[in-house]
Amino acid sequence: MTQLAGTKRTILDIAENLFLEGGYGSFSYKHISSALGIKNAAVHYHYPTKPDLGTAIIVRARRRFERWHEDIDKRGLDPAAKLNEFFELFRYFLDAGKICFGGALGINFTALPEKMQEEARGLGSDFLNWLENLLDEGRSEGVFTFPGGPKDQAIVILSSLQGILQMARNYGPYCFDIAKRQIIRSMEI
Amino acid sequence: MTQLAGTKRTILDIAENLFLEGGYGSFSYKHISSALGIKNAAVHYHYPTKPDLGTAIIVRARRRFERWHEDIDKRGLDPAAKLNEFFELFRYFLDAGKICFGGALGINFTALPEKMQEEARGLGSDFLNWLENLLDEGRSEGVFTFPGGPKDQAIVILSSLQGILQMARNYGPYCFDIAKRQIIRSMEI
DNA sequence: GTCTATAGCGGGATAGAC
DNA sequence: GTCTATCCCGCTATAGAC
Repeated sequence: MTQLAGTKRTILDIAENLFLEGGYGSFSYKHISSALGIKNAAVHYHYPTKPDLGTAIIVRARRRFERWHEDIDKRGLDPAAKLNEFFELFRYFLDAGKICFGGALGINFTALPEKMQEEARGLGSDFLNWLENLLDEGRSEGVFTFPGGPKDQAIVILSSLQGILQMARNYGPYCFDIAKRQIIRSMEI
Repeated sequence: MTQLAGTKRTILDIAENLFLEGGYGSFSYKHISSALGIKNAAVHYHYPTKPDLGTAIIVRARRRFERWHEDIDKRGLDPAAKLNEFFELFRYFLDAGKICFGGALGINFTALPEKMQEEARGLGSDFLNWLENLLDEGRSEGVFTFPGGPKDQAIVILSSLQGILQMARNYGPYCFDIAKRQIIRSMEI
């Protein structure tokens, strides 16, 4: 368990926040260092290059999701409750006026450092696979109904969540609850 | 009818292309001028500031969508065929490896010049309203079924399209057809 | 309408003192 | 681990010649 401490941890927190507001291009070493009250050279000490920092953001997000779903899976919730928790996971971004990792990565994906692209694909797969399993399980138990395969449905739900967080910026947070309710109702038996 | 011609038109074309690849922050006067074989000062002659250029991109996109739906509405298609045309409208972005206007605008919406934010909201409403009317019409005719109001369903579809174009960059274009089919089947009677 | 030239800024990154 | 100082780059934008 690599637990970050002190300055290095704070740098990652600040960078992640800025990243989720405007993507990889929207934050600079200067932003981070002044928010921290230090100089940019000190930030370079902890994360030598920007790709290092960007990759660390995604790697941590993957670990965080892993802990999250381990915890959820442990609690023995039924599929509908699990799905609700999944939606609520995205409410964090909504409340903070942020977009999700997928969105922040997707916008200029082709311009990202290669390692970030790798981790971005990994993070996306983490989410997709977990959701796919949940949907499969829920349909087997007769709780959900949807056309096509569980992976297909997972793709639709995830894409909608990703898009809705961006739309919420122009149209207000109410979009999120509308989409959530609409998707859930569309899968009711 | 303000029809752009020559260099000014070409500038807008190039800028739009770059914009749809990485958003407002991803293109520069240098990119545009060298693609055109001129100097950046010449670009400033046509579009004095970057907000001017950015706004022009969105304004033109709105006019283009207006022409598109006027044409579609004129052809007397049934709702299912119209919806198909709407999906296919987004395939242009997919084939070109681009994201849609909503995505390119949503990523750093809060950092955009105010006029761009206005036009962005307008563009989003144009799409939403047209889609809402189509869904309403289709349901009245007994062609579509979905929970909630037509506006709610329009929000889900649009957010999914916006998200899927971004996801397609990591996972490949097949995501698009999966989402399209999944959404259409979910609304079948 | 396009050019040269330049101003002024902020970006990522490094060297070397402390 | 943080500092000062600096380099080199690309960006938006402007002035003035042609």
